[in-house]
Amino acid sequence: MKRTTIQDVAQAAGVSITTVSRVINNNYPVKASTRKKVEEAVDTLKFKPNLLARSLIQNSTKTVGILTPSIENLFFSEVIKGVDSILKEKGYTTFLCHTEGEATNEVEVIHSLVDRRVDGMVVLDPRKENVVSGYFEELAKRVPLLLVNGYAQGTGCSYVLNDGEGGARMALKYLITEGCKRIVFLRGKKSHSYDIKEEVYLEFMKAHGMESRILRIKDGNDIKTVEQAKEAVADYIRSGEKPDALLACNDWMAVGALSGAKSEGLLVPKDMRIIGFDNTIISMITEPKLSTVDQQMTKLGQLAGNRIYKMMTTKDIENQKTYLETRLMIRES
Amino acid sequence: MKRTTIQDVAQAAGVSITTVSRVINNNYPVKASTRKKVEEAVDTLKFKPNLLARSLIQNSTKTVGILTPSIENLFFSEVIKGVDSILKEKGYTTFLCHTEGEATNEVEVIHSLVDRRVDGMVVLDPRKENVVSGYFEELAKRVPLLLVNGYAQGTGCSYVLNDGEGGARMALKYLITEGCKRIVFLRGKKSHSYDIKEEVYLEFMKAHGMESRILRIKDGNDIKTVEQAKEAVADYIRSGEKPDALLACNDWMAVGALSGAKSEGLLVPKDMRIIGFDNTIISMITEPKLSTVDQQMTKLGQLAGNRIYKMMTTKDIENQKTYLETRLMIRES
DNA sequence: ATGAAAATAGAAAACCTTTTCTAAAAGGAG
DNA sequence: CTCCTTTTAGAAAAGGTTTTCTATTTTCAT
Repeated sequence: MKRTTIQDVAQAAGVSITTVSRVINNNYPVKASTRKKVEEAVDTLKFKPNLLARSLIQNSTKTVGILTPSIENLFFSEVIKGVDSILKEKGYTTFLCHTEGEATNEVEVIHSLVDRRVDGMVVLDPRKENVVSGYFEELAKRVPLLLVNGYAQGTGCSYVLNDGEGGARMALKYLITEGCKRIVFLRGKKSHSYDIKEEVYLEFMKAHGMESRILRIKDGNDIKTVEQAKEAVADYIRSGEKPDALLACNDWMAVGALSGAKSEGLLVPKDMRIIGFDNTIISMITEPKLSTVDQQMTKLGQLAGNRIYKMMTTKDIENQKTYLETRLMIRES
Repeated sequence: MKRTTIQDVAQAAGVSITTVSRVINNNYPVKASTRKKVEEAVDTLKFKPNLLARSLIQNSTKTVGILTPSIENLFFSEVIKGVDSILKEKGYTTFLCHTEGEATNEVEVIHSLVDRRVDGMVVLDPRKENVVSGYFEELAKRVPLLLVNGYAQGTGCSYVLNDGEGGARMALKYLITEGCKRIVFLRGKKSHSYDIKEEVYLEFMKAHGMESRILRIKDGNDIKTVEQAKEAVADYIRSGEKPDALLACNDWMAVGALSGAKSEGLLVPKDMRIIGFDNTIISMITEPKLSTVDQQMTKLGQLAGNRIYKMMTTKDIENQKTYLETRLMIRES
């Protein structure tokens, strides 16, 4: 059971394969009568050109690889949809690959994509190891590569980034104007975005003459995060502390914090205010609904899509760094 | 800036390209000394074979396409991770594509994958239109294709399915033994799985001489679902009804139902019990935690991965249908 | 040392397209 | 009707591998 090739079509239409190719790609004048013959043959034989062969000779696959540490994270899925919508519009097919957050998986997947000759790659939340080792910087010389968030900032690569710094500052400023005095910061272990926010937090608290207190939990983006955040916050309150506000590095943590505060008898937002980060759906299904910093994931994705497109089409690999502003969403917490 | 080819390696090592190919693929005896020369050349030139060329001649890309209606649905992401882990283990690369739940996108994406000569495809929750039109059945004759859940049952294709029927029956039986008398069924508009569960529900209620009541909301897998479910349930209670139990078709709906019951002053589980479907993380972050029917998504995915692998390797396209049992998870609702 | 068998290497075909270059046909002006 | 220009079509090369088939070298028994 062999597939039908351009050869078969040429034979059926009684023309050369060159002519068939021209009809298919519509890139060269062909007499109307012959064009018709060819089109009929294509139809009856249901011919679909082999994109492998085409890509081989054109040296372009019209595909883009998108890497994400996790597909079950609502933050990433929004970004991905943004990238995807732009690239689809431009005639590219995207392939989504997930790395489970492992640096080794990341390079493995990238190799696989490079071997398959994708025209470009977008890496969400690149792993620190691969940034500091210079891996990305080296890679970016050979293939259009765009980093999004994460440790992107450290490299010589092009990247698109949320302004987490501004977001954190906004949230803290808001809490102050609401009269909060004892603001706790809740973060995961290792992520560039956490580091940045912590920096802002420390600086801010110092500037306002307030004592800073950081709670640190293991990384993750699921129920474990929620549980650990709950535990950490409950422990903290149980130890006799009386926080009146908490800034969490993402919405999952904020959910856990909410739960922990409740379990210790604190009312949110009356006794304690909570602000999360990301503005994922999660922040809308709790009670009270969570206030959070909107990171405009869709827009971030679209930005990334347009940027990688430009990099692929105009062989302009010039590093370009773009920031996307964040917005504070005040809900009920 | 040309890429290095097998030709370059052959030249550098002073051997033929045939020999280089043999060293790379390790599929033919090569003298130890020549092998070493070649390996050195490969290393210094950082040669990576062009998989397009290889695939073209071997007529196999070692890739599998996975289609999903949505990447932001925790149900699907679990299944996908299951498929992925199995196929990666077998040496395949998977490409994830999402269709936004549109039947037209589904065929478009499939065409793109077929043109790129994937070795197989796994379609999660196939669209009804493409099932009834016979599209999948036709497609399955030309390429290994496995359907998962959704309207799979209607086709002559191979599929893997959750036993939603059994799950619904289990949940209802449990509610009865708990003494519930007025059980409401909450579903979305169009999904085969909803239809099946409804059937079980109606039959079950009739068999127990109880009155059945179905609440129907718009489809979706996000905050909208939650809001609409909340609205629907609140309206229902406000209309004077006094349900003492509710079975929801997924966890999102259950979350909404919980919220709706609360807003009308009903206590869960004291006044009203709620059971959801899927056992996604969502069911664990509400208060009280949601009881739900575990659909074993990871296992379902692994099953699918193994199945498509077998279809690809042993050209056995024989239709095979597999069901995966569900389990009732009793938590706090 | 000889011959046959086994081990190793290479030349060329094949995979399916696109593209370049050349050739043939058609059209138009004198 | 001839010659030149324009339009249309085809032959062959190219893209980077794998694989088949043939040729050479090595090994070993005699």
